[in-house]
Amino acid sequence: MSIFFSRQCEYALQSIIYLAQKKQGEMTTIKEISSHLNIPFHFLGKIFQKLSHKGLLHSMKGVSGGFWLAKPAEEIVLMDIIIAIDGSDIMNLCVLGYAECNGSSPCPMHNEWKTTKENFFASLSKKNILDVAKEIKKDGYRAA
Amino acid sequence: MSIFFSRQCEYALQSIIYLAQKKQGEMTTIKEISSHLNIPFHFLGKIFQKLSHKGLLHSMKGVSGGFWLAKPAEEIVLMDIIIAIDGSDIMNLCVLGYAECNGSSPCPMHNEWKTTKENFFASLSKKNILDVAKEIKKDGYRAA
DNA sequence: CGATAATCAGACAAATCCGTCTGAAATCGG
DNA sequence: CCGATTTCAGACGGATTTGTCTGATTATCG
Repeated sequence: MSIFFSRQCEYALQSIIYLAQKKQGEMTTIKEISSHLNIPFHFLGKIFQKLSHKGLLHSMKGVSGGFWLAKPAEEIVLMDIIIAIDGSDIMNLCVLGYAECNGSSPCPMHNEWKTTKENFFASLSKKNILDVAKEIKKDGYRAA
Repeated sequence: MSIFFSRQCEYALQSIIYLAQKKQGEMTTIKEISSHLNIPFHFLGKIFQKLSHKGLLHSMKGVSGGFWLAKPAEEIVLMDIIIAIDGSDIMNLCVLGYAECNGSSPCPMHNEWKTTKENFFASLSKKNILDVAKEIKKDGYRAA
């Protein structure tokens, strides 16, 4: 597991990156994704429900149903997925766990952590999943 | 809760920083720390046991017993505490959760994440708790 | 020695997160 | 229409982490 994100969030990221490797609008089933990425079937179902409710995915029931990206892949950035699943609180938590830590009353690690995390979140907000999918395909990295 | 560290680890960090504000070798009870920092009494007991076993704290039983730092505060860095409680695995986990991500087979966020975490862990390894304690005292930040 | 107050340690309870199971609803092909 | 396959949704089980309780052990002080 990552340090940073919940397991749900990791699964969501990997799955949406998987979808981004498909042709735009192509439908894919949970079954295919869960078996390719080794994600528990029903757990992924719940995650995709949440992503649908948040407007990142569309779905269709039935024998030839499945999920597809609600927007062109180049318009979805990694940060969108993270916020949809884990929420945006993760950007404002004190790294030492002090409840009263904030900009006006910073803990001793506040400023180091602030620049560190802002840089990282910025890069997550710049990375769209089309580019990510291309990198993965190019490197043969866990390719579909 | 922090993104990064377990609750145990946060409590350990806060408590040891608290101890570092005392005179060197001064003994302090769990009771005092747990009430000042709002940490569950017995939970802190277990955390301090672990820190004792790892050699960061010394302890004495009995009516005037308590805990004190095993080394001068300037020789203990935040990273020591983190590794004692959460272990050193946290430095090598893929941020997107890919099992096969590593230096020779990097995921699309691998390099960004690498610099992010290395910078941050480096600053945690530089910060000794005497300096941290001084900053806290100076700013009146959750002072004892 | 006896009362008190502290750590030590193991069992246990609660909460959270992860994962499973079951059935309903919808869609398609025959 | 019927059967197959898929999403949808809620209940449930399990694992891990967090937190509680109880009693044993040890040291101090009168």
